[in-house]
Amino acid sequence: MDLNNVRTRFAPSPTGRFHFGNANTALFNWLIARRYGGVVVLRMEDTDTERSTKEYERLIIADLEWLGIDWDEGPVKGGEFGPYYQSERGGIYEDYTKKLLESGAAYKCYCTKEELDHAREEARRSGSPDVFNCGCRAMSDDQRIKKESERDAFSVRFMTPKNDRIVLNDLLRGPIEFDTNDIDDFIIARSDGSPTFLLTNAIDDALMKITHVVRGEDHISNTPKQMLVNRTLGLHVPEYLHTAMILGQDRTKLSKRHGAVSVFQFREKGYLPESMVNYLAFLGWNPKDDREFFTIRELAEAFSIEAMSKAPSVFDEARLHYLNAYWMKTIDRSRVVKMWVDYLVERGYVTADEAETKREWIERIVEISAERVKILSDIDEYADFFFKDVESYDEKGAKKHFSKENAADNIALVKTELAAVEPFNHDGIEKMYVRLKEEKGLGANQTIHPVRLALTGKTFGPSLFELMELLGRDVCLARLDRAEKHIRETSAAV
RNA sequence: GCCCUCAUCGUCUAGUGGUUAGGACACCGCUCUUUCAAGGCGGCGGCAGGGGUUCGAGUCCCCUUGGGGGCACCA
Repeated sequence: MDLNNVRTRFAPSPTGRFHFGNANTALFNWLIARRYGGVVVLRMEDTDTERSTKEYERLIIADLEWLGIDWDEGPVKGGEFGPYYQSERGGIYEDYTKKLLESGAAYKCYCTKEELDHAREEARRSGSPDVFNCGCRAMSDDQRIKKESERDAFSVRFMTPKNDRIVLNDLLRGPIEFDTNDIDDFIIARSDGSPTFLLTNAIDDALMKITHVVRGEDHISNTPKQMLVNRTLGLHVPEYLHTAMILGQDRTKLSKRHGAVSVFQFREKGYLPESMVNYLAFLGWNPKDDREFFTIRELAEAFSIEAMSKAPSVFDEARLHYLNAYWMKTIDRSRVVKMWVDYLVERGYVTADEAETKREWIERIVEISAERVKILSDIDEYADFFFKDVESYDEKGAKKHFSKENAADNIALVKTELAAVEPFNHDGIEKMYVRLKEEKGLGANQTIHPVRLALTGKTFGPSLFELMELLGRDVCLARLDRAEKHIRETSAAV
C-alpha cells in the first residue's frame, strides 16, 4: 500500500454527542495520518437537516479538541478542498446526480415511502430471496412520462449493474468480494432533492482527495455501493480500512442504552483525555509488547496498521479507570489541581472566591489525596470531609471504634492533647502521638482509628497527621467534640 | 431470511508450525502500613467444536457452532 502523501478524513454527522465509536475512528484516522506524515481532513456530514444542529457541531469540535485530535483541513481551519460542510456543497451533489441520471446510471423512482415499505414487507413475507427493487428501474419511456404527469415527487436511485463482482481490498481485512446482485438500487437523492450519504460521502472523499477512508466495520456493506458510484462517475476510489467495532457489555453495538457512551459523559465523570485516548487506541490496536501507557504523541510514533486487530472489542470501564489512575499521577500536578478546583466549585464544595484564596491549601489536599483519587468524582468519596462537615459516621467503623469502653475518653484525651500541640502540623502531631503511645500505651486502635472516624466519618483516607494539619486545629477540636458527645449519647441510650 | 465479517483467560490482547500458551485489567490471597489507596509477591482463569494438511498445529485448509455488522427517502 502506498502510504506517501496520506490524506485521511473524519466525517461525523452533527446529530448527537460525540461517542466512543466516533472517537475511536477519529483517533485511527488521526493516527494513520500522523504516523505516515499525512493530512487529516474534518468534514461535517450535515445533510440530514432534520437531525443536524449547529450546537452538536460545536460540541463535536470541542470534544475533538479536548481529546487532542486535531485536523489540518476542515471547519475552523479551512483548506483548498472546501467547503467542509456538506450542507454547503449542494450544487456539487446536484451536478453529479444529474450526470448519473443523464448517463442512465441512475433513474427516477416514483414510489412513496409507504408503497416501498409495503412492497418490501410483502417481498419478505413471500420469502423472495432476491434483493428488493421497485418497478421503476425497468420502466419504459412511455410509462415514465405517464408517471411523471401523475406524481411530482421522485427520488433518484443508482442503477446497480447486474451480474458483476466488486472487490473491496480492505487494508486490514484483505479482499472482500461482493456480488452486485446482492446490492439493491440504493437512493442517492431523496424526493425533496437532497442527496444521501451514499452519494455525498463517496464523492466528497474523491473530491477532497482522500487516500484512505478509515471507518467502522458497520460501513463495510456501504463500501461496494460507494465504489460503484465513484467508478461510474469516473472519480477516484480511495483505499478503505474498516476498523473493529466497540461493543457494550452485552456484546452489541455501543449505544445510548449502554449508559455513558459519549466522550463528554466521561469527561464529566472526571476522566482525563490522556486516558481516553490511551484506552481508545488499545481498542483495535496494540504495540505488540508490554507497554501499556501511551500519550497521543507516543501513539503517533508507535502506531502501525499491521498491528490493528480485526475482532470487535467489548468496552470495559474498569480498564479505562485503571489508565486514568495512572495518568492522574503522571500528568502535571498543576493540571490536576486545576481540575480539582473546577470540580469543587462546580459541586459547591467551595465558592470560586474561596478556591482562589485557599488555592495553596487545596493544592496540599490534592497532594495527599492524589494516590486515592483515580477519577475526579472520587473526591466525593475521599476528600469531601475537607470541605464540609462530617454528617454521619461509617456504620461498620462506628461499631468497631466508637463502641469500645474507653472510646469517648480516648477521643477526649486526643482532643485535650491536640488543643495544646505546638506546632500544629504533621510533625508536631506525630510527636504527640508517639508520646501518647510511650506514656500511656495507647496505640492505633485507641487513638488513631476512632479519631480518623471522628474527623472524616470514614475508616480510610490519607495520613491522619497530615489530614489534621490541613483541617486545622479548630475544625479538629470541634469534630472530636461532636464525636465524643455522639459516643456518650449513644452509649447512654443503650 | 439474505449479504458481509470476526473467533486465545470474564475483558483488552501477545503469539505468524515445535511455547510449561506470555502480559495487562478485573477478581482472590499474602506483604508493606496509623486506615485506605498505591507498591511488591503469589493465585484463579483461555486456544469454541469437528475434520483434514504435517514428523509436529493456537498458528495453514474445510465444515459446524457462536458473536458482531448491514439489508432506510439515517449516516
